[in-house]
Amino acid sequence: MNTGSKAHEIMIAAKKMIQTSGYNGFSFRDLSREIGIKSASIHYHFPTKGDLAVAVATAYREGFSETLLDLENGAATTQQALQKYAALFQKTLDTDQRICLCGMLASETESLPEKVRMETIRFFEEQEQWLAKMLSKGIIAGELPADTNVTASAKLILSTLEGAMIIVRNTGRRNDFSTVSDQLFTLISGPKI
Amino acid sequence: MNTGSKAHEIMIAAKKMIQTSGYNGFSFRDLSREIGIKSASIHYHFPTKGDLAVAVATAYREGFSETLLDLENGAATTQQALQKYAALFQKTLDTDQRICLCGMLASETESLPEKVRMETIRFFEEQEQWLAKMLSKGIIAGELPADTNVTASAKLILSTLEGAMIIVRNTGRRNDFSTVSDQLFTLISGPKI
DNA sequence: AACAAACTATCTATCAATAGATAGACATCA
DNA sequence: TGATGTCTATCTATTGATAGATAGTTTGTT
Repeated sequence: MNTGSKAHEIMIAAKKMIQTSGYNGFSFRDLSREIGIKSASIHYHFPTKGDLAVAVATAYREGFSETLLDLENGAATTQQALQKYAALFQKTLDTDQRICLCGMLASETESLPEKVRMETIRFFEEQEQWLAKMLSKGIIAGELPADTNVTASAKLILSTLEGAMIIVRNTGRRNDFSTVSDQLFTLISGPKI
Repeated sequence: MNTGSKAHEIMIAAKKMIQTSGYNGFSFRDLSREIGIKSASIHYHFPTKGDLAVAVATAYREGFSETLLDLENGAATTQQALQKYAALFQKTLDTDQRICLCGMLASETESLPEKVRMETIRFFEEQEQWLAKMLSKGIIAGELPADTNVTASAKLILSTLEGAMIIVRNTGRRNDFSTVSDQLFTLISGPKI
């Protein structure tokens, strides 16, 4: 898909709206006003709201995976990788008070078309897998305790970051995101020798 | 307020709907069908949707505080208290696939009337305070490391549990909630001596 | 005790606004 | 010409909310 195309422009705007107001909180008419075309034209590119959400969630998930590859390549240690990972979410928060797209959609899971939910599930799985990989590397490198429960810790990190975004956005306490993530990574890295 | 009253009945039904579908995901007409009165009658008791949400969130927050008092009195150790605390959220998940009311509302913070948001903020503050109190007790009792950052850990616990609920509900992986909370409490309690 | 007034709680009917979605017309471009 | 992408017009359905009618209950007065 050509990133200069109108469909792409629609998806960018939709991503922002979903991250800000959620699936039930945005409409095609909101989008049409933002972009400057009529809502019927949005239907041309994305026949239903669910189609749009699937496309946005898929693009988000795939884009995130690519970002994680880059991140992984640029991090010398697991701690660095985790810090950079958390920084992705922090950056989202600092951008128009957004939260993770899939976290936002997940909170509305009862309202989601099944295909959208499939995408969010997949997103979470991919995050956990990546985090587990980073943690395993950290164990092998001696950065983390040898008895670290990698699977549980990966799930813990993801839950924490998603939850922290929601709370921080609600309360406006901007420092709390890093307070929480730093504390978590300190605990995970184990006792200082 | 008489718990047998219609207003109370409305609030019980509204609580469930918000916990399941969120603020934007339920309507007065959904409620009216559930309860068996017309939506105009709900307006009689709660003039606006925001009024209803404020009342539900306030009742939830106050009820939660009372529950925490009982919980605290029945726990011999901080670990027990934390486990019981997590069990509250687990129980919510196990009930109609609900999540924490204030967590759900918080995810829709952009759509909330300000008074509702004030309630969720207050809820989170109260949770953090209670958790910090438990953690402090645990340090004094020698259950937790003396250098535990109480404030950060309290925020961490809350973020984790809220995030885990959202992810678990989305993915349907029922065991993950306790996987995450157990791992967190293990980390917080520090190294086995 | 009887009655009227006030209160409570429900209803019908309705409104304005919005939302997802559709069909066909139209203009541009390859 | 056919494909693409936008538009107008419209539809059904829903939503939060309002005004006034109605019925039952409670309170106050005689």
